[in-house]
Amino acid sequence: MNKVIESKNGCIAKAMNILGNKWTALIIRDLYLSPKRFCELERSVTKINPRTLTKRLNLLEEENIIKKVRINSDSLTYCYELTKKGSDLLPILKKMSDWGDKYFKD
Amino acid sequence: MNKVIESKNGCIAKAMNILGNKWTALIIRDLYLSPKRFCELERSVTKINPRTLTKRLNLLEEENIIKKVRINSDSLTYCYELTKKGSDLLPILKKMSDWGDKYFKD
DNA sequence: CAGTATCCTTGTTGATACTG
DNA sequence: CAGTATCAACAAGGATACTG
Repeated sequence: MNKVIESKNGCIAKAMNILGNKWTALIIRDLYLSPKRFCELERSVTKINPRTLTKRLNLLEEENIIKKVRINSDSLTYCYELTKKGSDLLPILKKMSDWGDKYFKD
Repeated sequence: MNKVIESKNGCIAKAMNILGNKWTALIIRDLYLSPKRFCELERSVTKINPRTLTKRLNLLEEENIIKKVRINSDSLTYCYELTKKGSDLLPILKKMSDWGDKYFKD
């Protein structure tokens, strides 16, 4: 039984830098279901305000967790979708969900 | 392929309520290696200050993630160790570490 | 629609000194 | 040793109104 959790120091911190912010887990969960536009996220991530949503999307894009794609060439509307790096966060969220489900039956 | 991540809403948030605070992941990682006393945690979780460590330990104890056990009956020194609920957080940390390791080779 | 700009409130953490 | 007390600093998030 190997008790080493981090193969090297700071790996957990890297993930927490992304997931530790409010709303981020919900944004990723929702984008995993399908790519979404700004206003769709505003609706699916209830209660988030546009300033915060913008900040999250910018950070996630900088970190290459999501990418912003133009819906069609003659439009200025964009759509956000998970990258591979982003969808690789899902196992973490799944483990969180498992834990929450196990210990909070209410 | 099932796209549902949370079996019910709020499960991820429950885990994030615990792990989302600074230092918490490190405390859990260190207590997993072995139970520790306050001053040992102060040393192993470098840079944490006693006020914050106290707050973390109290929260984790309230949430039944750790328990405080008296080292011997005639002493006032205590030791903190993970409960089952606490060690069940480790798979989350492990997934975080895997992700960080995969995407931050530096 | 897709954000940006301002301002404000609150929560979180740190520094430091102190106590039983 | 195992914390507690006090104060300061800062970051994060919310409310709201506005723009191209």
